[in-house]
Parts: sequence; structure tokens; C-alpha cells
Amino acid sequence: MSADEFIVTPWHVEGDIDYDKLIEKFGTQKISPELLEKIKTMTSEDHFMLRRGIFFSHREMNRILEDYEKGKEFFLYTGRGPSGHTHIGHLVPWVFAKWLQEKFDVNLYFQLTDDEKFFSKSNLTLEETNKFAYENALDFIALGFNPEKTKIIINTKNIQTLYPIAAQVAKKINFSNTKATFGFTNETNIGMIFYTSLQSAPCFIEDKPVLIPLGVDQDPHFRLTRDIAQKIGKHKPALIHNIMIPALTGPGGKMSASEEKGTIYTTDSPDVVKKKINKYAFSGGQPDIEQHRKLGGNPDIDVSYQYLRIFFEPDDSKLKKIYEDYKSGKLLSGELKAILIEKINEFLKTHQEKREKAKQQIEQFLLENK
RNA sequence: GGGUUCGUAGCCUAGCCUGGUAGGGCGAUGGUCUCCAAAACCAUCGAUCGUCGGUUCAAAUCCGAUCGGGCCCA
Repeated sequence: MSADEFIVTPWHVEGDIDYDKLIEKFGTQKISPELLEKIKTMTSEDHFMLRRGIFFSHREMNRILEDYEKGKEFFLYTGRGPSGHTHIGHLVPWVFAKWLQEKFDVNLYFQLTDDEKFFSKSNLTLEETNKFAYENALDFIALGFNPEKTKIIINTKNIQTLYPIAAQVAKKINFSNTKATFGFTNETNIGMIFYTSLQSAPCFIEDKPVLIPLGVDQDPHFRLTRDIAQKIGKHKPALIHNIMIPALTGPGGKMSASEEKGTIYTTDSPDVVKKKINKYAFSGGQPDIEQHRKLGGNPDIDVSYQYLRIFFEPDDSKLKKIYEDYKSGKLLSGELKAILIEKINEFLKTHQEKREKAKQQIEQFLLENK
């Protein structure tokens, strides 16, 4: 694969992603300075993930906001494919969803697609993906959602609720559409072929427009959903996309839950975090101290810096200082890593406490079939 | 239901026709080098060849059955 090639699909992300090209390829909108300003005004907050372009693209987010201003409420929907333990990269859209929920005071649905991971991963049983669904739910709850306004959908558990909606969707999507959208072939199992209609279903669970914060790799599902929404008399879902979180071991893919070493799990202990960062985090430093002092490091490709930018250092002035110190050579890679390690461990300490408590709260969050 | 094809270490795969206890690539691990990581170099671990049975002095390699995957047809 040459440097300018990359692949982004719901099941596979590879290469060095050019996000401007991706916007063009997917036909989404870049988040404009105007939209950014509008969000800022309406929420009275300048969220760092927006400001820094962690969320960089959208589909009709502006419509959602305009309608909201006119008193037309929306709801939020995001989710996760439970193929393994939760890692810190998963938290990005969830944290952002929580922020949106607080700012707009709206309902949020969180879908755990245990069936889909069973279909798409040959090495996982349905029991395993279901187990991961419940486990991942703990991490979601730990972020502090309000159970009154937040419901967790587990596909195999909530099929009764989802199915009538999915059926409406499924009838409007033909084989050519799914094949073209997802690259299905004759060896694709039929679970996969039907599956996108289940991922669509929560879009229509309330009779209101929906806004979906999500990783841009999941966009294809909702491209289809948007195409058929009017045909079934529903609102087109709006989306806001975040970039792929780089793996610890470097650019060229997102953090994968199935690759141990390139991944910081939410349940990792402080010493494991320290070891993983020091031992695996790809750095933008120079080969030795002398050159580093002289030439400086490259924060743009340095994974530790990127993690601070994406999630762990919301304070712009602090981040800027780190950026400049690293670039000038004043800050060494090892020192940068130490900063990140402390930030992650600080975060995980409280996260893990809340995650424990979530075990008592999970029932309140699970959607009841009606 | 019929046909066909495949099943070798975590992954990809050579060997099978011309039977004599398996070779490579990626990965992983350790080391050297680095403030770390990467790269580079060195080293190491790892499969008894889907399963069961048969033929043979000897089978991944031949035969049969069985399980599993893929494709085609019905």
C-alpha cells in the first residue's frame, strides 16, 4: 500500500488516512468555522474535541441545530461493536455524546451490536460478544450518564423492539446497495447482509430527528439509512464524525481491541499503562538526545502527544506548551510519555471506580422491550 | 439434496502428483542501538500437518469415513 492509500470501512481501517480525501470520498461535510461557531454559541462552550478537529466532519448537523433553535428536539444515538474489552479510544465519541446530551438535554441511545460482531468475527461466539456487550456497557455507564435519559440497547436482548423498525428498513435496501456500500461478496454470510438494518433501527426509535456522534468508519451504515429514511416516512439521521484514534504502535490504523500491545484497556492497572506506553508508544522523537535537543521532535506523528490532544489534555495552553517544548527539543520523548502516563492513570483511577459502581446501575440503563 | 474445492504454528503459505516424521513470509519474544518508540542488526519461541480409521517397515503426503469452511447447482 502506497503512502496516499487508505481503507476505511466499518470492519477494516488501514493506512494513513487523509481526512480531507475521506470527506470527499464519503460525501460528508467538513465541519466549517461557521458551524463550529454555532455549536459554540448554542452550548456556551468551546469543546476541545471540536476546536481541535477530533470531530471533523458531519452530515446535516446544522439542520439539527436549526431545528433545535425552533424548539424541535432531537435525540442522540451512538454505540459500539462488542468484539473485546473497551479501550481508551472507544471513549472519544461516548464522552462527546455525553457532552451533547448535557448541553441539549436530550435522550441518548447506546447500541451494543453483539450480533454484528458475532457475524463479522469468525473467532467469536455469540456468547462471547454478548458478554463483551455487558462489559462494554459498564465503561459507558462509568462516564456518568443519566439513566432517566439514557438507554442501552443490546441487539440480541432488544431484538423485539428493533425488529419491526429493522424490517421497515430492510425492505427498502436491496442486495446491490449493501454490496456496493460494504463490499460484500458471495462468501459474506447473510447475517451481515441484513445487519445494517439493525444498526439503522435506533435512528427511528423515537419520532424525532437523530444526531449520531460516531467514528467516521461507521458512516457507510448511515449513508444507507439516510437514503431510505424518507421512503419509510422518517427523518434522515444527522451525523458528526470523529477521526480514528491511532494505535499505540503508530499511525496506519485505529486502535484495535484485538491487538493487546497496541491498546490501553480501561481496566489496565497503572503499571501496565506505564509499561505499554513506554514500551510501545510510537514516538516522534529523534534517534538520540543530542539530535533531539538540536532538531526537536515531531508531535504530529507522536502517538503520546496525539493521545493528549485527542483526549487527555483538554487545556489548550498546557497542550500548546507541550507541543512547543517537544518541537523545540526541550521536552524528551520519555518525558512526554511520562506526562501521558500520569494523565491516563489519573483518568483511569476514577473511571475504574465508577466502572465498579456501574455494575449496580446497569439494570437501570438497559432498554426494556415493550 | 447434488457437485466441487479447501482445512499445515496467532495469520498467510510451501510441501502432497513422484510416501521416509515440515520449509518460508508476517507476527510474537529477547538482545544490541535509542531519552523512549520506530528503523536496522542479531537471536529465540512456535505447527506432528482438522478428526478417526485403513494401506505400508514408514503418511502431512495414498485410501475410506467424519467434522468444519468456501463456491456452484437444485
